[in-house]
Amino acid sequence: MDSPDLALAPERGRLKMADIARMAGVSISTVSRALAGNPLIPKTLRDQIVEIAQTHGYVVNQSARSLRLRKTDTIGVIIPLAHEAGQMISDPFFLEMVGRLADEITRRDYLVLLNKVITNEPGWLDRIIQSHRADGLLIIGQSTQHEALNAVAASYRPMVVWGAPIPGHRYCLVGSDNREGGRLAVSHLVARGRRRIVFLGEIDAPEATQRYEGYRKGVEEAGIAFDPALVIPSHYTREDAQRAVEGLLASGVAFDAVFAFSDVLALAALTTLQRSGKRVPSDVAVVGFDDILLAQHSTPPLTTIRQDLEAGARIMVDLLFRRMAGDSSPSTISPVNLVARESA
Amino acid sequence: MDSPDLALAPERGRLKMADIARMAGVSISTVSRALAGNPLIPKTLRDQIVEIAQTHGYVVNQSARSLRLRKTDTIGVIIPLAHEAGQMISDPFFLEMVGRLADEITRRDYLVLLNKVITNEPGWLDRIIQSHRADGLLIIGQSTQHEALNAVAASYRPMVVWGAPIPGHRYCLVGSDNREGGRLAVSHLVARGRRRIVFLGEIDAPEATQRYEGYRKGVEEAGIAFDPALVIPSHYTREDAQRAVEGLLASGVAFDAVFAFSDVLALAALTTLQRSGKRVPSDVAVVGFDDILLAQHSTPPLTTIRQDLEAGARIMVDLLFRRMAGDSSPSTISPVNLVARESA
DNA sequence: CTGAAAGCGCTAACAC
DNA sequence: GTGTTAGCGCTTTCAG
Repeated sequence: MDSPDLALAPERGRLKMADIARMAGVSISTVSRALAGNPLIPKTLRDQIVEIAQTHGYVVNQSARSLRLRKTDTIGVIIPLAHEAGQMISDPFFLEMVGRLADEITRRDYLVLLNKVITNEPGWLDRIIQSHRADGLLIIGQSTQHEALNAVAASYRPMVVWGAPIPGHRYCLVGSDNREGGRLAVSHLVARGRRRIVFLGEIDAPEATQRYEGYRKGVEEAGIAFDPALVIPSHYTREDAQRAVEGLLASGVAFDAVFAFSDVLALAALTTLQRSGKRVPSDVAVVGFDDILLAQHSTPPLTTIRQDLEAGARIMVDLLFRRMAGDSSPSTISPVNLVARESA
Repeated sequence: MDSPDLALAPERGRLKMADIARMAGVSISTVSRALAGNPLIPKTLRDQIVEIAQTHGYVVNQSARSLRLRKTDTIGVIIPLAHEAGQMISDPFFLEMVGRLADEITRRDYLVLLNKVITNEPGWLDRIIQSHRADGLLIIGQSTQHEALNAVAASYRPMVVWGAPIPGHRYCLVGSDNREGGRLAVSHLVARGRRRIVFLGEIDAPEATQRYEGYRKGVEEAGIAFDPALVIPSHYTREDAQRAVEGLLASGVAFDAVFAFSDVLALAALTTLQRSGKRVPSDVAVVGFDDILLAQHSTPPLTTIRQDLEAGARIMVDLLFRRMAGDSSPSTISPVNLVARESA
């Protein structure tokens, strides 16, 4: 069973370091060091061992390595969903964000562990952290989980959250200036002569709240009386926004513009309005938020508040790696800008 | 150091099973069994132990568990890129596919390990397999890696590839009927009176080749003489397609329709044509492939060959889990259909 | 420079 | 029912 010499690989696929050691006629430690490029091992021997490993298709078992080293070379990307488990599929925003993050992470030779989480179950974050599957965590959107994040932030450092700053947040936060975005949108609409501006969206998550606050501020700055009838709640899906806009139209409330929480909602509003005979922008102007890829392709193209996701993703990953290295890192809010297209 | 009673958790975050065992006054194995829901342990004790673990935020260390169990509860989703590492960001097709797969996988309580791979380096697939980070592999697109996949398929079972069937493929393959898709597109264009139909795209990956073959077949069926000047190579990016179409326009070759390898390329062609004064579809009709979300939002909306990605993803994950369970599983080619919108 | 040995945290025979 | 024990495959002191 233990033929000492150059035994052939056993059944392909379950090689371990000991096998390579035997083939090379050295000890396991030497193989480990050689494969790690440790200069203690003379270059010739090192190359020899690497060569043997390669020709036999041997690769270090990562579970064992992770257990020993307490590190996984993996970053967890977490998408917290409050209820609707189906959102991810349909939500281009998440997808674009994930793509960007994945690129940044793989550029650093880390892997991406994608994790769609239902936040209803308390302890979800602890469970992820304690499972030790990832060396760091990127949370896309606070959702309603500010408290949970804060609770964990004190003792768990390598975590960066995409979202909006809430007073007293103790976790590292990266995001856009949502409030200013909301204000910008309204001010643009006002400059176009609109007075009856709808806010379309949920007001639960911090990002939403702040966009709404910006909306309120913009309305106020314009000297327009705030009308609560113009605040139309809608979940984050296309379908819900459509329902909401249909309800609005049916209600008979007069309006000449819509500022939506996101492009997804804005695009849903756009088509719903058009389908019921309204012209955009002449009857109703529409402004979105995010500037997803779709925004420039709608008819008419969507005027929107642009978040630079590429930069955002880069910053998130940057800060995360700094935290993983033990540094502290500042929360960062990036400016947004209005992209004027034809819908408003 | 070893206070036997209910010692408080040590520094939060590095609890192990032994700690819980001590707190519960039982042995490690009992904790392990209790946490696994093993009915050998009486329900009362089991609940007690689970309770203790929960209040202390203890969760089983997955590296250790994986090492012992030789399973990771993780599926690797691999995006092979031949050269252009930037493709992923911009490519809505990958993103939609990843989203769909992630939903299917998380529904089964597995995690998703995202892996963008540069296929130039030989041995990339072995390296992924041997690292034992995932219990199964989903490869999105064969790219030019048919040989590599075949080489591995004999000894590594839990792998499903999205792509197009190549004679002699020994790996489990899921995909669409690319050839019929190409034929359908051309036949639609011919029915609309087009005779000078461009094929826009690369012809390296099997999917591309087969769409091209369908194109050739459609042209032939229509009794149109094949004109090689109408085959316009383009990489998989928007930018490259734009360049290619500009080149085509500059060349003076006459054409009245474009069938593009993908919607991304078709949309790039659309805007490039419009920008240079051509009207779509009256001057040039355009047909794409995939039916990504963007397709229905362009101006005019894009006529395209629809692949049902949701179904495709479900099938892939289904087959993969069957293979992981030791069953064999058949390759599956799904039908495509033409979605007639306004661009052709 | 190289090897022996300890142990990362867990699960599952195998005793009792 | 429960505990003892032997690894899973690796890295890294610590000796030589």
